[in-house]
Amino acid sequence: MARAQPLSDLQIAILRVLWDRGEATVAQVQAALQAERGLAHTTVATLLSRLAARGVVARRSEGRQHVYRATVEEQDVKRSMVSALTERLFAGDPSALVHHLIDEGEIDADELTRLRKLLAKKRAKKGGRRAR
Amino acid sequence: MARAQPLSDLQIAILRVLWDRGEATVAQVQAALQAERGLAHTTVATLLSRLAARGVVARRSEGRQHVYRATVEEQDVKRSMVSALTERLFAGDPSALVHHLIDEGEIDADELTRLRKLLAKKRAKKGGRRAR
DNA sequence: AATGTAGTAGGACACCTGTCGTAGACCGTT
DNA sequence: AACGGTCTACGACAGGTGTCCTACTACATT
Repeated sequence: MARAQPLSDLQIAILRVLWDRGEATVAQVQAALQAERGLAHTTVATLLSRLAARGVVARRSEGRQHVYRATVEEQDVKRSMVSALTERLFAGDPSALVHHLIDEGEIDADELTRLRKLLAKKRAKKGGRRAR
Repeated sequence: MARAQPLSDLQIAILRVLWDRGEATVAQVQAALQAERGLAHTTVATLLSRLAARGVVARRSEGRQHVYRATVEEQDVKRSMVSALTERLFAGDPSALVHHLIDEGEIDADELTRLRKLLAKKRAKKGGRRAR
């Protein structure tokens, strides 16, 4: 599996389209991003090619056009990006990140309670698969 | 206050030194980063100059050398970087980020409980200052 | 005063990114 | 068969980064 090198904002936006649809042509990606970014068709094509060159996406030809598909999992990208951020800003301590969220008022008590239940449920079900 | 443009890893590392010490000369920053990155003195000087040009750090001359100081708050940088990440990867939903952390086993029940207490304490003390 | 040393300025360079424009290949229609 | 539209390939280019090197300057010491 291709390791997730740092991905830029735009690159993530493109991957998001691919993740959501499974596959997409240049035109489809361009259309999907039309709202937030008005990129020329060729721009999107270039981006996709470069991503393909890096192995982050794969493509297959269908008639005269290419159909792209992500080769990195959304989950993996999230994991690596979140941990990179945690590393840089919170000395690698995830709870410091949550602490920050709380400090900023981004997470409230209800939310936390809900998350705690979720955690309990997960634990009950799997019994902690990810032993570090 | 200078808005926090996206800062790279290295730039954060430099700011961290500045945040930790309040002020530092090029040589001090270089020494501080020596362990993780072996950068030439001039490299550090260049970085600091560019940062100063962008207004992220300020400097003052002391004899023949410059003493740098961050002009952006650590808290602000954290806030903006965390929210940028949340935006990109979690559709702007902070709790989805925490959810992710839990899923990945980065946060455990104890941690959550501790954080909840912290939240309660904060709420009791300030009564929710950051009303959106 | 002559030297050597520390420090900054500024220029260079390679690489990545975001953005296209142009050219060429392919088809489906007149 | 000639046209026009649709796509991709490529090349360009400006900005930002990470990395230094070379000059030049200002001191401190001898």
